[in-house]
Amino acid sequence: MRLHPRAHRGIGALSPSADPLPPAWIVVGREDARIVAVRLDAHGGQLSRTSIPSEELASLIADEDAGTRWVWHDTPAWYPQLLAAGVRVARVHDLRLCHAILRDSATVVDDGGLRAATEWDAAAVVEPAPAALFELDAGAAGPPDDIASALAEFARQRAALDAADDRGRLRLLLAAESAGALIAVEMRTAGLPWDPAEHDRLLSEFLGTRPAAGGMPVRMQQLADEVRAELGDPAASLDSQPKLLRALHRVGILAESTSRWELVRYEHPVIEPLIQYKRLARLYAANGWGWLAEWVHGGRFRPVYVPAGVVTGRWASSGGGALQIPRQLRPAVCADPGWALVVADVAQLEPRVLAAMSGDAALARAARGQDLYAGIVDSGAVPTRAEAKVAILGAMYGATTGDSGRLLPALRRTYPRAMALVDDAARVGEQGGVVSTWLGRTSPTTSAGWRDTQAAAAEPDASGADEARARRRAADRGRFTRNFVVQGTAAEWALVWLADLRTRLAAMDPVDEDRGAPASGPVFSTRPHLAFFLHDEIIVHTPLARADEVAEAVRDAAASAARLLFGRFPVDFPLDLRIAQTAAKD
DNA sequence: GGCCGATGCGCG
DNA sequence: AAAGCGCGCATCGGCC
Repeated sequence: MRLHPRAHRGIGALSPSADPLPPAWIVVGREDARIVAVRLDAHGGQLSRTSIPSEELASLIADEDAGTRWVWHDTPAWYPQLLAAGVRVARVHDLRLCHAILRDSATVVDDGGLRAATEWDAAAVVEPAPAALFELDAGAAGPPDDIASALAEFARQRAALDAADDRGRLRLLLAAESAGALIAVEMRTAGLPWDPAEHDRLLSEFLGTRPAAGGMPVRMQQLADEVRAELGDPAASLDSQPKLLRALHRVGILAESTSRWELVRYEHPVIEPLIQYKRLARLYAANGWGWLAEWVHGGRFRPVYVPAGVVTGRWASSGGGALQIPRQLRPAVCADPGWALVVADVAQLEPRVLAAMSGDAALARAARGQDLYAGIVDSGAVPTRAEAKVAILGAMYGATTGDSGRLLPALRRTYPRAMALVDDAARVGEQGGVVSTWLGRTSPTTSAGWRDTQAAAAEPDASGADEARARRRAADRGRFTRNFVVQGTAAEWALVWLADLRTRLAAMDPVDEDRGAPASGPVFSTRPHLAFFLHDEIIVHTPLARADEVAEAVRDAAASAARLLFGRFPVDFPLDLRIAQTAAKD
């Protein structure tokens, strides 16, 4: 694949201060059995129109300037085939994802008909699972893929953007969101390098030897026997919550649920082995040998990432529990021979984002350096690091009681601007309003049920129960909007970090074929590539020879993200970064 | 035999 | 009702 020298400009080209429009847009869509590509000028005027057979799209894109932004209806519907053909796409505008942002954004004052174009509210196209290939409804439909619909929707989106209060921020968000759509497909294609032998070894270590035929692993079986002995019931069911609860009651443990946090409060010899058993049973069921056989093939774990799958803009995943891999299994994430992993996460991303977006200089000062919580202790707001942590989490989540609630007044005195930002967001939510992130992603409006509840409580004949219920639901919504602005802005920071890094990685020199990692596919087998992303953490799989350069790029990208979002506001986003063979924390 | 809500727990 | 946000998945048990 050839890389254009201008590729390194990446999303920086869409930063508010840089040139406002990319050099060219090409909208692609289907027409009959062919693909039509329409080249637009900076004002949306049509410069040319090309009709090609489907199989020629890859070469059309490969031959085009890397600065071109491709506009298409839905990235998962187009991109996997291109990557399989060896073609990387530098920049896109994903109409489906951008539609959702613009549709909901409170900063868009005149939507130009965009909100009425409901066919664009569809879920993403998903490839059918192998087992479902022969079913009639295989795969979700997705938004319209014809060229006329794409052109019309793109025109609406440009008009909506032009009428937005803060075009620079929204434009950055749309660019980053679209880059995320590419990255999600790229990470699935390249896969997360996963060593099945190490996974098997870890399972045997934790669970005990795997029995030949069915049956429970040895260590699990021993714990189960121990628990049943303590319960005095050799046939006790440990996996059915109601049955287990009754068995516990019979030996005098009058817990109301079987969850760990409640069990630990009881003194009884059954508690320890039971909790241990539950831990192992969880690992066995969620990420045991069955998971390994189903999800790891050819040394790669390939989950489906769902960009913006969470209302706040965070990513979700579908299949394989990609975002819930237990830390215990991290050592199984293992670079190919001759390759390394660059593993990086941002320490305390959300409070740092809160400091920046609220312009709270005192909190930003506490955030200088590696440990924000230590900085808070140094400021004298609270005595210990543990208290700083629960206080900050409580502020962002809306705690009202307990240790966390008790510490909030001190936090309000020391960080009034940061606290005012989250308190305001909560108040708006309680009153039924919407809130927006730093770049303009806006929270959902109230549901009909929520409004009915509030209306019922306002009636003259409302009961005390009606009022209590309305207050509770208002408070619930307040905690949601309080957290939305912080979680959502943190997701934007991470997305910009990721997008910027992607561009830097693509600009690096590839290594020779014989040092490649073929399982990563034609585009990524000879160059560093993103392999994993989890809210505030990334893993890059890289040829050993590029590892230091990648680490540098990861840091530079974080600095870029901070600058693109918050300009010169002095807040640190320190990375915990390591170059290693495995993703295990040392 | 499939659907669905509740429960519990993994991740940030 | 884990005080305090956002998810996905496995399992169970009630239901049609």
